[in-house]
Parts: sequence; structure tokens; C-alpha cells
Amino acid sequence: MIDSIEQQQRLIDGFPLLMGASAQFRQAFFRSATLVQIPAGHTIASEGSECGQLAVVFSGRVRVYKLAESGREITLYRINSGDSCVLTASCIMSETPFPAIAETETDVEALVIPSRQASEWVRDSTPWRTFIFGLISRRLADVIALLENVAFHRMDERIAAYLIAIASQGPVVNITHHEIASDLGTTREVVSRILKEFEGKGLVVGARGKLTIIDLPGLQAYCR
Amino acid sequence: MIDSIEQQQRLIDGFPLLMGASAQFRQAFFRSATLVQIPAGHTIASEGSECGQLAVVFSGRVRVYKLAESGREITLYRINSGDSCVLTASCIMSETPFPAIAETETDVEALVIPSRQASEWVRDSTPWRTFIFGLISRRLADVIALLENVAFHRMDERIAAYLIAIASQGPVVNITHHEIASDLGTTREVVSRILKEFEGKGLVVGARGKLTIIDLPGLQAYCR
DNA sequence: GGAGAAAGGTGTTTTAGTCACATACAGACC
DNA sequence: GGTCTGTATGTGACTAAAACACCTTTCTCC
Repeated sequence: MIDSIEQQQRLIDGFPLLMGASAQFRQAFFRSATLVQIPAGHTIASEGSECGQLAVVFSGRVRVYKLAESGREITLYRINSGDSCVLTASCIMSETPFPAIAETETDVEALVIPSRQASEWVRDSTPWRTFIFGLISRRLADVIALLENVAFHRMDERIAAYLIAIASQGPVVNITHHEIASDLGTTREVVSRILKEFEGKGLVVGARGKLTIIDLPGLQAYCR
Repeated sequence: MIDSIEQQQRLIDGFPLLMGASAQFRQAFFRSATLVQIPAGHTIASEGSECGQLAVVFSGRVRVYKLAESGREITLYRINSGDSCVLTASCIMSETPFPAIAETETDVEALVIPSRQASEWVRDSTPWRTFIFGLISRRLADVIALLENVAFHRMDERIAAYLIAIASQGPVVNITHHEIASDLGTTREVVSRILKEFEGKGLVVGARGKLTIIDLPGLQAYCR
């Protein structure tokens, strides 16, 4: 239950679903939802978990990834503010176990909704239904795109694409080779070698835990 | 519109969703659905198609795959009787373009439902909603499992797993190396070589367009 | 300033994919 | 039966990813 008026207003302002919903739905939402704080680095759901509730991220970021027996990882996608963990949604709707690991990367505020309630709203609320379907579909498309990349593209192309994506947040990024490897599902050495090669071509400059993108068009030329 | 009583009965018997649904929903379903016949080898939807309707496969089999510029392919999943093309479902619900290619592998009978109708039933019919969510979730889980395989497993392990899966339909399978390669997202030569290796170990016996699985436990030992 | 952790580097080996071409088999047609 | 043709499979040589094992550098914190 979320009953503070200020809190409610803050959620409405930060969450398009609520912004567009009827007053009636908002009331029901605030009655059923709980706002929880989760610290960075916390595992929310792991391989095989059952999902008794749906979490909608209100602030912060969650990483959903697969872990191989070898210890290698690959990031399936990230959940940002306003998104929900679709896998949770999908598990709830179909009552199958969760097939990956979800871990907070930053401190996260999340709205937790009991799964029964979330299911009922799919029936009763058009905006909620649209929200849930939109999430699942987008993720399905994301995962398929990722699969295509992994199956068909070379590592240097994938790293170039990755760098282009992160460069949108500015040319200087704090990131380690290990983190890049975990996102892309490869090993650190491979990332190191390819980044070295990029550095030789003047595309990027690396430093410990930091990477500066120098030549964005040069990287883009790599992706084809 | 499907109005023959015999036809209706046939669909009810062959399609669990209808079997479990109310008489009212069945009526609405038969009013909106059209039964179409699609020959083998026909492309139903391709990269970027918009989805104006939802097809539920009643008999036959559809393969959904990604095609790389290089010509290599990888099968995302197959749609069998009673399943629907989730990607279509997902496109309809979220109004995003179709991210793969769907092609009939056998002659297919499909029930075609206008997308508006399919959307409305998600609101109005609990069995339909369960059906659609179940489909999408299962596919999401399938695609994630496939991604895990591609990202983390060696080709010989993947082929072994593939053979184990097809062996469930009997030890003798009519399949070409090229088809296996297209399913797994690799090239024919790689498949040929690995199958030869398996043959040398007495795990399988190959012939033109045919493969006999000899030693299932031996293959299973490969998958770990 | 030294221990230990974290980040990054490099040589060697394994695996996957490419290219080019050889061979083998199944029908169709004479 | 023999020949032709298209599809299926085998294979050697090569390239280049990527894995593995191990090493060096840099930072942090006491």
C-alpha cells in the first residue's frame, strides 16, 4: 500500500503507465503495490526461481543474464526505470520457472505487485495489458536480435556495435574489459585483444577501467 | 467464418484451447476465424512484415528462423499443431514489426484470426489470455535456451544435443547435413565433419539424407 | 612501501568456419 | 543397362576466432 500523496504523485510523474491510466486504476495500483528499496549488487531472481510477484523498476537498473557452468556470462537485457522484468511477467502468466539471473546494478526502487493482482489487471485494465504485452514483446525482439548477433557476427563487429551503443552516453566510459566480456558472452582476453587492435587503429583509447571512444565513424564502419 | 458442424467438431477435438473453452467463446471463435490451407515451403511472414492477423496452426509444421546476410540460417523454433506464431502474437499486441522469417515445412492448416479480434479476446476470455501468454512465455524461454547454447556450447555438443532431441521420434531420421546446419546456425561442412567423427566413435550411422542414431547414451555423454 | 586484489597483456592450442574441389548416390530418360 | 544431372556428402588446406594458461601492471588499503 502506497498512501502518501507526495509519493503517489512522484510515481505518477515518473511512470508513464500511471500517467496515462484512469484514476480508478491508479487507486487500485497504489492499494496493491509496495515500494521497496534494493541495494546495488543484489540478486533478485535466479535460475529456476518461482515468481510470486511482479517487480516494476521505478529507479535504478537491473541486469538480466545467463550464467554458464564455465563461469562465463551473457547479458540478455537490462531493465531501466519504468520497465518491468518481463521474464517475471512471463513466468507469472505462464507459471514456468525463471530461466536466468536478475541482479541490481545500482540501488533500485521497485514497485512490487502480487502476481495474482498483476494477472487480474491484464483482464481488467487496457493500459496495464498493453504495458505487459509491450514489455514481453520488446524483450522477445531484444533476445532474438542478441541471438542473431551471437550466431552470425564476429566478436570485433559485436564489440564495435557495443562501443557505439555505450558511446551514446558520452565518449568517455568507465568500464572494464571484464564487464564488456560479461555483457557479450565472451572472455576478457578476447575483449582485451580486440580493444588493443582498435586502439592500434586509433578508434579508441583505453586506460585502467576506462575507455574513450575516439573515432565513432571508424567503429561504425566495422559493423558491416 | 467456420460454420460446418463437422468442421467445428474437428477443430474442437484437435485444439485444447477450444476443448476447454465456453460454448460462448467457441461460437465467437468460429465466427471470426477462417481456416486456410498453406502448401509446404511457403513463406508466411518475413523480416519486417506487419502482422494484421494471428495464425494458429491446426495441422502441419512451421519453421521460424533468422537469415544472415551470409546466407547462413538459424532456427528459432518450430510451430506445431495447436501452437500459434508467437512472434505474430507479440507483434500484434505491441505493434512492432516481425523480426524473423516463418515458413511452412509441411502443408499447413491454419486458423486465421483478425488481430483486432485476437486482442479483444485477451481482454474478454481467460482461456484465450492464458493461451497467448503461455505461447509467448514458452517461446521466450525457448529462445533464451537457444541463445545459451549458441553462446556457451561447442558445436559437437550442440549437434549431440540436437541428435538426442530428434532421436525421440525414433532412431532413424530423414535429414540432411544441410538441414542440421540451418537449424543450428552453422555450415554444412562443420556438420559433416562432426557427424563423421561421431560415426567413427560408433554413435551414429549416416546415409544419403538419412541418419541412424546408434548409441544414445554415448551422445548424452557428449552434452556435458 | 608492501600485500593482495583487480585489471590488462601475450604465447600457444583448439575449434569453427571458408574455399575449393572430389566423390557418391538417386532418379529421370533414353 | 547406361548416361546424365542435380543433390548430398567427404575432405584437405587454410584462416582466423576464441579458449586456455600464465604473466605483468596498476591500484587500494593497511
